[in-house]
Amino acid sequence: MKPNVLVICGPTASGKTALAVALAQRFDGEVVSADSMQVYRGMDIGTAKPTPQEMGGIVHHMLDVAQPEEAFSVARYVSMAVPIVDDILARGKLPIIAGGTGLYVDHLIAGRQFAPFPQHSGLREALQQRVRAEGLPALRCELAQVDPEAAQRLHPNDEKRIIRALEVYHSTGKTISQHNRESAALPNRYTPLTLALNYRERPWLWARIDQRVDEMMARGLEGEVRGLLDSGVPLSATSMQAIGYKEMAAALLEGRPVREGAEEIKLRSRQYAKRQLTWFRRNAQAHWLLWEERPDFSSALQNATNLILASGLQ
RNA sequence: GCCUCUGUAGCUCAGUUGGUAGAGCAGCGGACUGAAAAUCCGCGUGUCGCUGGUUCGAUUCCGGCCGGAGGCA
Repeated sequence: MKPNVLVICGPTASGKTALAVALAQRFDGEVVSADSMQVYRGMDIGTAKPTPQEMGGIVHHMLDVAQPEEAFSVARYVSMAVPIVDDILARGKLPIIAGGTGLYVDHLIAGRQFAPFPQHSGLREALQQRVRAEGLPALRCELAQVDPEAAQRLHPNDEKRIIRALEVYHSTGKTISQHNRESAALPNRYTPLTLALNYRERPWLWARIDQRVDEMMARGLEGEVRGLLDSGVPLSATSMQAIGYKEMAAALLEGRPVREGAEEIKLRSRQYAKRQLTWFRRNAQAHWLLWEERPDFSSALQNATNLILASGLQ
């Protein structure tokens, strides 16, 4: 089956933005970002959101679609991105889904449905309260009664997923296991050609990450974080869990040197990149483009172009 | 120059009354269905500074050497 969307994924600082733009220029495409933190307005430097120059005249979607104090989620991402991708296809252009949030990419491509989320019901808060009062094992025991499959699958310490599983059961009467099974059986929305970027040696990626964090500092990350804190964005907001923001906010609030914050950002970014690689590696269909220590952009662009032409995507 | 302390994993350190060693962090691997830049799980990766001696056996005890810290001169 011929692909109809291009996916460009890879760990942070692996060069997704530049490749996506170059390919969009060559193949008349539009970029649909798949990044859980670039969705927030006013978070530009620390999320490495593409600048107007970097966009090179290419239309970018799914950037700046939420306020930093808002809750965002995969489900919301998919509900917004699907109509955009469909519209790009309808106009005869190439959708280029580019980003490092593997969960977002996968759910945009797959046709899966999400179990309902009980808005403003206080259910999740109540479950969290019970974890504090009764302990997680008690809730896991309860889950084992109604959804033994999920209780078996989830690690006893996996609080978030145990809570989510109970939340789905209590609000819908259907287990999350059952829901996931039905959802996984749905056909994919799109057929992707997936390009995954990485450096051939891990230390080369680290060097690139370090360099980029230094650039963020030079461009005023401290001021950006200060601005968000001053405007009242709570530390508990999802946006403030972003790497670069939580470390810098902590350094500022604790009166520690920003230099220290920057070093923490580099460390946390390396660890994040590793988790991203774990996610992308399990995609057997991905075509990996590996940079040398000194990336040769034009040759990567040529390789990507050949893959696109060979796939029948264009 | 002398005296004392010190040298163990990438880092900070523990330990072995002599039987080739273990924590935290880092690192590596994995998971992931409405927080995902989140969250969770698994794995110790080592010429115990070097070199002689004692011993069945030395990272451990003794000597010498080398490196580091402090003190006295």
